Amino acid sequence: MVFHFRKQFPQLNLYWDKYLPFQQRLEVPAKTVLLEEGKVSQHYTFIEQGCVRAFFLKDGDDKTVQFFFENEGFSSIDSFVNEVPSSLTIETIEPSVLYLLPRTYVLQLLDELSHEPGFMSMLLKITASRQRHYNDELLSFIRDTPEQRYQRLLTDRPHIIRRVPQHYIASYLAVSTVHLSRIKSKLAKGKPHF
Amino acid sequence: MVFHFRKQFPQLNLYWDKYLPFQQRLEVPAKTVLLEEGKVSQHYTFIEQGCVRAFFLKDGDDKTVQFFFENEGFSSIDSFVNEVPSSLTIETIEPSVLYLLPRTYVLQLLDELSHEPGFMSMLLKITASRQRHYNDELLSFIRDTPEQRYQRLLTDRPHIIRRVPQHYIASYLAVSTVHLSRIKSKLAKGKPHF
DNA sequence: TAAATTTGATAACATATGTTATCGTCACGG
DNA sequence: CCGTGACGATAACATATGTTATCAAATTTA
Repeated sequence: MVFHFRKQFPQLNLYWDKYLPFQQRLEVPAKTVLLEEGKVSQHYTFIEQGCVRAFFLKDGDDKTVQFFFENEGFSSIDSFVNEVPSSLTIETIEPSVLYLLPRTYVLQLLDELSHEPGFMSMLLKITASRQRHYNDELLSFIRDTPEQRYQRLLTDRPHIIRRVPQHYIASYLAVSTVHLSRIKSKLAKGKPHF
Repeated sequence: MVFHFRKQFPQLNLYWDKYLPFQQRLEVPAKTVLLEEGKVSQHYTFIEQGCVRAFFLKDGDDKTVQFFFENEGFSSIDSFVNEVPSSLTIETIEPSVLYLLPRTYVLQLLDELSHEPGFMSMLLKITASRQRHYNDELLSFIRDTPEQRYQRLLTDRPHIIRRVPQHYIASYLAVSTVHLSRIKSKLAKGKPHF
């Protein structure tokens, strides 16, 4: 889902830069829907400033699956390669500055890159590591209690907790906001902070 | 995780058959450990007869992640490509007949195949679809109650329920055996079967 | 075949988590 | 400056799920 071209493959920057002119700059307020569940993603989106989440609806309330921040990009390779509709809605959390690269250019870029020696094996490694990531998320859901997942978030990715409103965190941990409050107050008791 | 060479790519059978002589036939009783958590997988394993499960330990009891049956093969591409230790234990459920193809030959086979035109894109498609599968499993865990997951298993893959002892099903659904019993008896009330 | 083990159901109680309601704080636009 | 809404804490109660114990049936093993 996340796809860090620049970070993971700086040697591809030349190619990437060639497509910069085709990117569309977009400034949007918080709670702007960037991609709706059921529609096919039409852009690769890069976040220059702000913060975004992916979620789906279950009965009335939503379940957050992933957060994205500055200098991260997103799009579903699946959706691009196979033009399948997205199962997730993507929405800004904060006012954000985005750069959109239309689908056509992404495909063109991928095509160019495929002639680059070793690109395919890199792509395989990327997909393998993404897979490992999703695998870990799944295992964490099976293995850990909500409290443990919250603690992991706290130690591994504290910036998320600092920055994202708590009800989105609850939605991400798949617990109610009330229960997340309970978890926090329980942890606070154990470790007074002064 | 699962990798259906033959099923998904019959045009590759020629290559595959070339390696048949290097396979080792293995007949094992139930509850035989085929791969231990923390060790690197040394074979691609094909199941001719029997049934196998992958699981990991959490505190005392185990969580089943996946079942495998006749004419299915398994191994972690990750583990093969990157030689990372497996996070899962793999164990037979029934007495089984297996064919093992050692790691070396698998790598050799992959190398040969990589010269086959279009193989890489096929591999990408495979990994994409595996990813979708794991994604769906994760979403199902977030979205559905244990009861709903059981019903889905019942309608989508009834052979698993028919064949696998119930405590493994409970372990797969990540509920206690007691609760699975409750679910079953509740469903039985709603729909008497005669 | 008899004993031992595995499998599954059920009851009773304990714990985890959800739901609803209430309250307080804070930010922001009139 | 005030109202309004977003955000978060907490209490009270409801429901879901786990744990332990017990029993019965089926299956394996000696």
